[in-house]
Amino acid sequence: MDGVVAYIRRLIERGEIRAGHRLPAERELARRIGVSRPTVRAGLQTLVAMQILHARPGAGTFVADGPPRFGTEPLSFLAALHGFTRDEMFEARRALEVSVAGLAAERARPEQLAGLADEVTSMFASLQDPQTFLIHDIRFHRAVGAASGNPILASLVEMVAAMFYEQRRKTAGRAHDLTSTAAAHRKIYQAIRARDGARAQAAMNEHLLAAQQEQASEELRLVKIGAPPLGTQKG
Amino acid sequence: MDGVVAYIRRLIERGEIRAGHRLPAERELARRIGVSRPTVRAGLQTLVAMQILHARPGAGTFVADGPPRFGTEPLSFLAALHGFTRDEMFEARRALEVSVAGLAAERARPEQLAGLADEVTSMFASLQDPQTFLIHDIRFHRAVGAASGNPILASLVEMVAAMFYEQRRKTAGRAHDLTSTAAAHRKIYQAIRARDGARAQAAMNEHLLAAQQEQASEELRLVKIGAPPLGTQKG
DNA sequence: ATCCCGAATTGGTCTGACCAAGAACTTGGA
DNA sequence: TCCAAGTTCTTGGTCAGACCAATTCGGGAT
Repeated sequence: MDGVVAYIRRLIERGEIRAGHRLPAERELARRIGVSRPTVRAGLQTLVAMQILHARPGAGTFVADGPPRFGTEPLSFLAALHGFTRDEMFEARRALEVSVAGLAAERARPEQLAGLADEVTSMFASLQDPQTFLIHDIRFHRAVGAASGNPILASLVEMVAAMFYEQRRKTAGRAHDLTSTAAAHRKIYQAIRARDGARAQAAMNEHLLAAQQEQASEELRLVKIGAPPLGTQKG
Repeated sequence: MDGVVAYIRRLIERGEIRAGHRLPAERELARRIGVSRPTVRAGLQTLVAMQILHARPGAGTFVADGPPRFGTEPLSFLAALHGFTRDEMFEARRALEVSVAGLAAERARPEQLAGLADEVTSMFASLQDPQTFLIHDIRFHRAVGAASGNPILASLVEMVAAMFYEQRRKTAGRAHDLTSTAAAHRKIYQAIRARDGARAQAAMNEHLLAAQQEQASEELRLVKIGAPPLGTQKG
């Protein structure tokens, strides 16, 4: 089965298969590699789990295209397993995204700036809808990651953001003060647009600290009215 | 198949299965969930690919124990796919590990400090053996990640370090100046031991910058003598 | 009590088959 | 001639049953 993964990897490394391309059918791969189809499927499955490949029934199996991104599930599974704390999540985000914001300020291309602006606008437009707001919130952070110009960092941000989103989606109730959150994002955007790395870093740091504190008080309030916090405490 | 993943996830989230535990046999799971064994295997395979589970033939399938860690392959696969640059790798490491070093300085426990010291010692002891040196180099950085006390950051460092190791292992020839590299690590260790977060960050930053520059010149030399650089250039 | 061997359990692989979703080709009508 | 609808083929997803190799564990011999 490892042979299957190695075979696919060779195809990719040799450039015979590039991003977006379709790879041979499972039956064909089985014939070429000299193993059975279940074994081929096992190998492909691990690659699909990593989101290196994605399979479409009836169409074929394709190499992931677009910006590089990992599977988002691994982190959220680890979160379920080890019970990542809310504070740990924010700390990780700060460690990562503050630097990323600085890089984004240096390198963001015009269309990426426009994308950031769009997300900020959408946030202001969905102040009354916490779920929609959350989606644009996450997308803004992913966009900052992409604007950093570093695909590795973009992938890491993507990963952490996805985990965060999954955790948050359950508890994002009628949050208050979405206005100030939106304003914080605009501040980050403006700093990036102004090519001011230091200010972008500071704004990102402040935003994440504020969000952390806000969620802490929100959780406290939920506890007061009897609702148990959802899976963010240490096991 | 997604149902299988969801089922396992519920087991974990409910605490019925904890880290290190063995989960029911595939045939038993198939019976409980109401699908066939191949389907169960497909689900487990995705979890194994994420290194959430690991299977031992004849023994059973177990939930990963020890410190949380992701699959290391995804990143290296992405590296093969998108051709991450050496500079991008170092930039990502700087963004991540500088902050991590600062946290480690604040929180490293005594046994973690001892572990760091051991790795530094091993590095000095293997100045004549680049491959062994590299192993301890990576282990030092992973140890710093663990010492940060944040499992998420530790996992991210683990991931990036693994990718870096895989890339480096192929080209780590008769590197020069391993002495100064070892010294740089000792400097980081000493700063962490002294609980000086700012100094730890600075030392880590300097080390990564120096290593980046050294590898750049090393690659240049390899090109001069006719050896092509190995898979670190943009595709 | 200790050691060794065999039976039972378990993950890994194989064969062969069927189903549903796309894709591609054919065919009919305009 | 051109387009649209329907059929056929390909492809991934699932299922069934079987065998193998590694591991575990219990029973029997020493």
